[in-house]
This record gives sequence, C-alpha cells and structure tokens, in this order.
Amino acid sequence: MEAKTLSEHAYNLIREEIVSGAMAPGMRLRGQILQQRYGLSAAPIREALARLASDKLVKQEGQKGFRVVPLSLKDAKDIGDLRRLLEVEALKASIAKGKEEWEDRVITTFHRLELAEGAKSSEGDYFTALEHRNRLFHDALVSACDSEWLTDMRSLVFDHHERYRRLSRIQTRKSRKSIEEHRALMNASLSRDVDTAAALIEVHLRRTTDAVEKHLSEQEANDAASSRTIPCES
Amino acid sequence: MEAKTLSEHAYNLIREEIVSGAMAPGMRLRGQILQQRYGLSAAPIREALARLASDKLVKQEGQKGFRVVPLSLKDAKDIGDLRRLLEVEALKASIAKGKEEWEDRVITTFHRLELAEGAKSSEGDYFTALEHRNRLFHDALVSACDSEWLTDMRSLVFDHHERYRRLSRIQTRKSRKSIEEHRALMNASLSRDVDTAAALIEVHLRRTTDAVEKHLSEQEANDAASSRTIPCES
DNA sequence: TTTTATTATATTTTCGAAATTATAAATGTG
DNA sequence: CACATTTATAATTTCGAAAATATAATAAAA
Repeated sequence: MEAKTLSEHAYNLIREEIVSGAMAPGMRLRGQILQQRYGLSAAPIREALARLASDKLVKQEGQKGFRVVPLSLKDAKDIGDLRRLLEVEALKASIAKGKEEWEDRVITTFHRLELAEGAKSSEGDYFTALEHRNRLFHDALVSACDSEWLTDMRSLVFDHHERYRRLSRIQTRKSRKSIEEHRALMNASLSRDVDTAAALIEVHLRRTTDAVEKHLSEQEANDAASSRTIPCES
Repeated sequence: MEAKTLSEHAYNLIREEIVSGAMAPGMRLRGQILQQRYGLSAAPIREALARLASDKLVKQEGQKGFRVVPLSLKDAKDIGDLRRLLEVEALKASIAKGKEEWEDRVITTFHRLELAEGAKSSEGDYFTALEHRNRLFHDALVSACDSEWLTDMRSLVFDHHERYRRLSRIQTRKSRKSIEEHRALMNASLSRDVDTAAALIEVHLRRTTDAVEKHLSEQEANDAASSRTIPCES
C-alpha cells in the first residue's frame, strides 16, 4: 500500500478522489491545480493521469488535457453486466478454494457490515463507512480466488461500479434489506453451495445495478429537459 | 489510430513491440535506450510506460525502473480462462446484435484468414501475418457487441494471450486444423446459433490455451534444470 | 450584425538538467 | 579469505522552464 514513488503516490490519491466522487464526473483535471494541491511537479502528476487513463477513470482528449470520465446510463449498464460476470466467476473460484482463513475473513467482514447497516443513517459519513465495509465484505468473499487476473479486473470494475453506486445510495437509503441478502450470500458461500451463492450474488448485483440505472435514467431525463434552456459546461 | 501526442505515439510503439514479442518478456526497459530509440525525451516515454503498467504489460519495481512482464505458466492459465470467459460473452452479444455489415465483416476476415492459413509456411513473417489475420477474424466475430467495456477488456486480455500464443506457434505449426474450427465458428455465428457458436469458441480457445500451457510447462521444466547450473539474469 | 482574421492569454506537452536512489567497485577490517 | 563499509558510478525519478497547442479576446471585413 505504501507508494515507493511520487507518481505512485499521486496515482493513489487522485484515484481515491475520483472513485469516492470527491472529483466529480466530467471535471477537468488541470495540471497546475493538481500540482499545487499535492505539492508536486508536472511529471509525476501526468504519469498518474496516464495510468488512470488506462484504468478508464480519466480520459485524455488530444492535447486538451485530462478530465474525469463522465457517468452515463450506457456505461452503468455495461459496467453492471461486466461486474456480474466477473464477480460470479470469482466467487465460484473462491468458494472452491477457500480455507479456514477465508471463512474467518468472510464472517468478520460480514459482522462489521451488519453493524454499520444497523447504525442510524444520520451520522456524518455513514454512507462512506457503509460503502467501505460493503467493499471489504465482497472482497473477502472472492479473496480465495487465486487468479490474480480475475481479481484485478474485478477490482477495477468494482471501482467503476462504486462511482455509480454512490450516486443512487444517497436517494435509496437502505430501502432494500441488503443485510439479509448479504447474510444469505455468506451462508451459501460458507456451506460451499456454489450454485446458490452464484444465484444470490447475481440477484444482489442486479438489484444494485437496477437502482443505479433507474436513478440515472431519471437524472438523464431531467438533464435533457433542463439543458434545453441552460446549456452548461462543467 | 493516429497519435495526437508523443506520449500516445510512444505508447503505441512500445505496446506493439511488447505484444509482438520484439521486446522479450522480462526485459528491462531502460529509459535512455528507449529515448534514443524513439528520439524522445524522458517524459513521454515514462508516460507511455505508466500506461502500459496499468495494462499489465510492463511492471514497475519500486525505483528500479520498468521491465516487460515475464511469462509464467500460472498467468498463461489465468489469462486463458479469462479470455474464454470474456470472448464467449462478447460473441453471444455480438451474434444477438449483428447486422448485415457484421456478417460481411466476418465473411471477409474469414476468407483472408483462410488464404493465409493455406499459404506455405516457409515465408518470411508468415506467423506474424497469420496472427494478424487471426486477430482480425476474431475481432470481427465480436465486433457487434455493443458493450465498450466488454470489448476493451477482451481486447486487453487478447493482447496478453497473443504474447503467449506466439511462443507456442513457432513449435506447433498448424498441427491442428484451425481452418475448419474457424469455419465452423463462422457458420454457427452467421446462422445465429448462439449455443453452438459459444461451445465452438470455448473449445477453440481451450485448445490454443492447452498448447500454450503444454509448451510453457515443458520450457519451465527445462529452465528449472538449466538454472541449477547457470543462474542467469536477463 | 455576423463572420472571419489576428492578437493575446492560458494550458498542455515536452525537454534538458538536477536530485534522488540503486548498483558496482574499491577499500578496510575481523 | 570472507564480510561489512565506504566510495564511485550509473540509473531512475523529479523538477523548472521552454516549446507547442488550444482558448479567449480583440479587431477587421463582408
């Protein structure tokens, strides 16, 4: 986790800000501003942005600089589909290979997630904490998958999916009983019931994706209506 | 395809050299050498390498510079599995959405591949040409898949898979009747027989992967034997 | 007034060199 | 002779500024 180089450090920082939503979708990433924000020179910043471009988190447009990749309904669907495909596969592999250590990790992270979901939703960065623990639980589930390629790719798609999820979370606050979904998922996984677990995660992911898509299509409708009067350039 | 920036240009050039095998797996990528090779300064070279690092084609080791990611039996398996997963999915989507233009493209690229496979294998860069046309055919098959995410991920994994494929191609020269496999794949796809096409590509990819793995495990056995006497640092 | 050129400004991109870090060689010590 | 320490060398990484490019503002022409 420690950054051996300034480029790497910048990469981690900017990445986190993009995934968390602190840097808004579509936002321009001006070199000078980033440089003084992190107290760095042009080179490491640009290297970080170059890597983020390969991660599809930023987009470089000719010689017009970089910007955070915008959100779109189309991408929400494609990312949702891809995440389901990868996560199901990773979960199957993980269940097949998981040892005691894996079981412990699943149980622990579920417990923490349960606590967070039970807490009152008024607290400060409640959603951030929830999102974090949600990620830790899902990471734990697939952590016994021994294909680095599958896990890395899943992780990348997860990050993108999170950008979308944060959007709809603010509105649909714990409307659905995700605690029970998570528990069922854990139980099926620990009892090595691959088919049930796969079916459960499939449904679980499809639900979150549906919520995102619903929220985004409504928003796009609004945007289309308002942009007829106020053409805006972020 | 045109590079708007020197970084992008360098990225394309180095990428091609790595995927084609011109830059050997494990090889160190010294800045100065790359700079004078392409007539560029440090900045664009490093940006290119940073992007290639996110593509998993090069690895940055602390402050010891970059090197081409080495080949390994483990990665060959993982990449093979992942390619199958993605390509099957992309093919299904493509068959479902493909229009006349897609059919034309599939037929055309198959024809060119057929010609190349029929040619005598003694010619200069016969394998390079074959590899190229093989790629164009497979690209055509999945070209109607409208998920940019799925196609991009597939394309990345395809590149990695190619690195491995080139290795075994030199030995197993057209031992298997890949022309017929490709023809069957085309026919099933064009007649919109999703299940058959999926099964065929599954088998087709598994065969190439098996050949790669076989070749690599033999090589690893040899390496292990010889490295006992001559510890070598590339 | 609208459109097209021209100038000025701001940003990105690239370079060449300095600073940092690793590698190799050389020197000294147990 | 082996082993740790120091010195020298080479490489990567980072900086600060120049070059190239785009954006905005101004002026000229239709």
